[in-house]
This record gives sequence, C-alpha cells and structure tokens, in this order.
Amino acid sequence: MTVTIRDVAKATGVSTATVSNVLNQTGKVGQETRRLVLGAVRRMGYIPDVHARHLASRDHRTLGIIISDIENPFFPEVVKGFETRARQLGYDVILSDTNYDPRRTREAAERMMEHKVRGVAVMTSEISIKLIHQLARRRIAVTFLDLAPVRKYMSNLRIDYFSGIHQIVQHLYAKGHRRIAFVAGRPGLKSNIVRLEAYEKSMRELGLEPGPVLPGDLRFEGGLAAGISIAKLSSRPTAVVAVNDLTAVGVVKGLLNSGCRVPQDISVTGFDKTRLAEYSNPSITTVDVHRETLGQVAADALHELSNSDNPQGREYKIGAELVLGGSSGTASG
Amino acid sequence: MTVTIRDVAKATGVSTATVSNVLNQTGKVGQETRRLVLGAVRRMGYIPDVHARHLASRDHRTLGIIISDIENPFFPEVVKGFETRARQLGYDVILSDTNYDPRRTREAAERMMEHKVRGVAVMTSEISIKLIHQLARRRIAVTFLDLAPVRKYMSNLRIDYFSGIHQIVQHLYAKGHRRIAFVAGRPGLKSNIVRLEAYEKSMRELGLEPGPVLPGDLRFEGGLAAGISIAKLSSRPTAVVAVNDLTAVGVVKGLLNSGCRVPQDISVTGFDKTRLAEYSNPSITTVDVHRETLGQVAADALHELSNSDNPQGREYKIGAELVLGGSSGTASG
DNA sequence: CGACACGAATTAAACGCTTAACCTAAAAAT
DNA sequence: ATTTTTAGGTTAAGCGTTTAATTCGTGTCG
Repeated sequence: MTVTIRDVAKATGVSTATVSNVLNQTGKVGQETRRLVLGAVRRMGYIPDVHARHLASRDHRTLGIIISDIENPFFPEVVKGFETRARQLGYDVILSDTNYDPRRTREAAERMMEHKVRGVAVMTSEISIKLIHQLARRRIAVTFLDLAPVRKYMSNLRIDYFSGIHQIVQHLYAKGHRRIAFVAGRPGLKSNIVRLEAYEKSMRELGLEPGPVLPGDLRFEGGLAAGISIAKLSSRPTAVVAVNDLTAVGVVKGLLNSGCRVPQDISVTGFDKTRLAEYSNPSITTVDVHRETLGQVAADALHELSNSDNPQGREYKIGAELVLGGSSGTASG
Repeated sequence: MTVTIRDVAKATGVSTATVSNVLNQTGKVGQETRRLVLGAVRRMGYIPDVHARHLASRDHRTLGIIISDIENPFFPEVVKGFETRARQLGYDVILSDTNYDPRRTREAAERMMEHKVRGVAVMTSEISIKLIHQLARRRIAVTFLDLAPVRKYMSNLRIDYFSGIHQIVQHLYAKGHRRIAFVAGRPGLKSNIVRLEAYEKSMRELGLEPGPVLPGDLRFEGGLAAGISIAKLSSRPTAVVAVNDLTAVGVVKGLLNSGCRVPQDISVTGFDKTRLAEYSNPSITTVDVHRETLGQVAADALHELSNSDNPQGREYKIGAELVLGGSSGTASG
C-alpha cells in the first residue's frame, strides 16, 4: 500500500537503519549510500509516517496552542506569531479551538496530552487552573495569560493592559477631555476587569471622577447600544474609552446614528488594534498589544521551559502601545 | 514515566487487550471489568497515545485543511465550519497555513501525508495541480476551489462568484446606475478573474458598456488608491463594484477623503461579507459567500469521498447571496 | 606486524497501541 | 448427556520508525 522505510531499504539494498540515518542525518553514512537512498526516496515517493516516528523516538518536537475562537480577530495574529516562531525552532504545531466551551477546553487539553506535545500555549481564559496543573504535572510546559502564578513548567505572559489604558486616558486628558466614559466588556473576564480598573485608577490619578461606566459585551452590538445611550446622556461625556475595538466601532456607529459627530462632538477610543480600527471611518485611536509578538514569546517561552533542565517558569511582559487614529480629537466645548 | 495501557492493565489485573476493548467499546467486556478498568484509567490519569493508536489501527480518522493565511478574514470562518463538521463526523483536524508561499504549500501537503490524513481540504489557490494529484494518488481525498476537474479522490467546490456579481450589477442597475466601475484584485487569481468576467458579462447583458476597470490588490491600500483615482475621473461613474470588501472599504475611504459622499454621490459595493462590511460606516453592500457552509461542505465532501467504495469525486456548489448595506443607493444626477 | 581506532553498515529491540486468533467455562440447545 | 453457542477473556503479532549495541573491514600507529 503505502511505501515504508523498509521498501526503500529493500530497493536500495541497505538496512532500514541506514535509511533512517540518511533521512535524519544521524550516524555515519557513506556518500554513495546516501545518494542511493535519497534517490530511492524520491523515486518511490516515500514520506515518513509521523506517528511511527514519534512513537519510536521519545522526542516529540510538537507544540500546541489553545485559543478561544479563531473567528475572534484577536487570535489569528497570535497563532501566526506562534506558528512562525515554533517552525523556526523546529516544532510542529497543533491548534485547538475551544469556542469558549469548558467541555471543549477540556478536550483540547486532552488532545494536547494525547499528542504528547512538549508544550502548550493556553491563550484562552476559559480554562480551569486544575487543567493547567494537570498538564504541568505531566511535564508539559504551559504558558498562559495571567491565569496563575509562575511554577514548575508554568510560565506567565502578562499583557500590559494597564499601561495601554493608562496611555489612552493620558492622551485624552492632554486633548482637554475631563468627562470620560468607559464601555465595559464581560464582567467575568479578567482582562476586562484589569482594563476597567486601569481606567478608574488613571482617572483618579489625574484628579478626575471615573464614570459613567456602561455595560458592553465585547461585540459590535454592545457598543452600538452604549453609543446610543451615551448620546442621550444629560451631562454628556466628551470622550468614550471602549474596552475593545469592536465595541468602539459600535459606539461610533451608535453616536453617528444619534447625530453626534466623531471626533468633533465626542472622541472614541478602542483597544487591541484590530484591522477594524484601521479601516473604520474615522479610524479608531487604539492600543496595539503586539499580538504577533505575544505568539512568538509564547513559543519562545515553551521552548525555553521544555529544554532547560531547570523547568522553573517565569514571567514575560508583553508591551502595549498607543496608536492614534481619527476617532479622538480635542475636547469640544 | 508516562502511564501506558500496560500499566492500567497491570493495575487492574487484566490484559492490555481488555483495556483497549473497554476504551474503544469494541469486543466483549463484562460490566464489572469495565468498571474496574475505567476506574484505574481515571485514577492513574491514563491518556492514550495518539501516535501509537494511529500506528496500530490502520484507520486514521483525521482530516486536514490547508489555507493561505489565517489572518485573512476569509479563512477563520471556513476553518470553523470545517472543524465543526469534521468533529461531528468524528474526525480530528490538522490545519496548515501556507502564507501564500509555494514552498510552504508543498510542506503543508507533505505534512498531510506524514500524518496519514484521510482527506485534505485545499482552500488556497497557490498550489500546483501536481501536488493535488500526488495526494489523490495516495488515496487521500482532496477538495479544492475550482482548481481542476473532478476525478478519482478529487471533488470540486465551486463558489458561485458569477451569481454574486450578477446580483450586485442587477441591484445597481435597478437603482438607476448606468456607469459602473470595477476595482479588480490580483490579475492571476482565478476567483478574481471570474468576478471581473462576471461583471463584464452582467453589464453587457444589460446593454451597458463595462469600465472603467481599475487595478487593485485585494487590500485596503489598493482600494484607497482606486477611490482617489475614481474621484478624479472626468466622467465619473455613479457606482463602483469592488472585488472584495477590503477593497470596497478602501474605495469608500478614498472617495470620502476626496470629497465624494457615499452613497449620495457614488455607490460602492464589496464582496465576501466580512465583518468589515458590517462594521464600516456606511456599512457595505456585499455578497455573502457562506464561508462557514463552505467549510462544512468541504468536510462532508471529504467524508463522502473517503468512505465510499467508489471514490469518484463530484461537484458541489456554494451559493452566494446579495446583502444590502448603506453604501449603495439610488444613482445621483 | 599486531593492536587499535574508525568509518560504514547491520541487527534487533523497543515505542504504545490494536486486533485477529485463540482459549475456557458456563449456559443453551439438542 | 453431549454438542453448540456465547460471554469474557488472553496471547501475540504487528503497525513504521528509531537507536543502542554489534559487526566487519581497513587504514594507522607504535
């Protein structure tokens, strides 16, 4: 049926060990034999079986990445960064999508163990710490986004949300804004809580009273509703800090639909620097959290963790940077 | 080190065959034994090794999907549809990203063979037909997007681009537009050529002269440039059909920056129904090509192909549907 | 010139699982 | 009472690789 290493060996008149050595550049092989084997490999269309290979060699160069939802524009770039770096380091990558579902999250983790990966980048928040410990206990390196303290086989990637929001508030303040509203995301999500707290803290730091804080859902619809609400507010804020770009775009549309001009009447800012922010009209002032870098660092962290003989995890910090767009301007009035 | 099926067997006092039978619900196993084994499995944290399993059983329930670029918003939804359907059918999924690079495309195909997948959905156009034949020759089911005629182990998914563009032109005509421009994509890309030809044919059908046709690059930048050019045109068209949403958004921005109102002065349409079309301002009239369905159908097609004893491929048609947005209106003047 | 190192290749034992073939005792059928 | 069936197992042979241990010439050195 399929052509195996044995077939190649037979055709060349050598042993399977020699073929293996040629293929993996290990051991001693003569020039002439090497040529012969390579020729047969090409001619017969031999492709090694990854399963057999992994079973035989205890060294699986595979890394996994678990994300929430590939349709969420946050993830593709992270995945790309991760994959690119992993390939450079000589790893194969497997991806699992949890769809925000705890059962699928568990399945994803199991899949990683079944595949005997060396490390897993957990890029979703909907995961129980127990599951992460389970991985680490099996000596699978794990990185996550601020889900738990560092440990053996567990490294933490901290995205500097605080600094990002801080920069936004500072920017708006510098533009003369004093009444700055916030549109929140999902209350249970740590990354959202951090942003809200950063907003509050940054406001107070400048001697401003935080609020109003409107509910959102991280989606366009929530932003839209918030935008409409804000337009109706009696003492209208002059600026709105949205928890993410999607929300910001919704807010902008809600404001425009309600007859508010952006940024002339109200400034709006987003977070995450998605393409949406760039392409929308006006473009959204936002914060770049270096998603591709995040993926890269995750791969590096796993590589480090799974190769060192002291697999103690550590902290990595991922920067965040203000990106000016057309949606924020000088305060009106 | 890791706990194997043998350990579980030993702990339970049965043979590995029995453990295997319990785990796979095959063969005859008594109630009591089943309970015991399952208990030991849980207690010991046994997780089967996917490689060993695949090596031993000749039946690999794995499907692959090759895409161009996970960052291109076209693909995440396709992947999601594919994965969801594949899971329902009991397959594991591996994903490869070619990054539009022929070398990586070759590597992706090789990866699929190494993993001994049952079928591959090739969702990129940058692939040589030879590579596809190579897969099919190994009895790996393949589906692709209008890349080649149907064959043994090769099914074709045809997205009805023609109908989509036709609907757009009809819509614009109905709104009174007579001078309708087209902003093209990459000249070498089949899906783009089809759209251009559909535009020309649809125009002639209505007794209109096609043109002007402006170059684009499928990206925002190309659209922007085209928009600026169009605004400067002496006999300005009243509508612009863009090859995709990203281009349309660029065109809109280019027009707005040049002082043209959309849709009051000029109508603009996109293609693909990305989120961008929905969120942009005004929202873009576009065509929904049912990407998630595309992924599903791809999975179904592979399942069918690899399970039938007559692995003759066939054609599948993926519909396209006009979605009205705010960017197209009644012709001015 | 014998001992030795070395290059080039072979042998055979894993790796962790599935599965066909076989076994045994008890229940059912004759 | 004997045969047949069946439930509930076990045994052992792979699956396609890798790799440690081994073998076999040959050129080198003291």
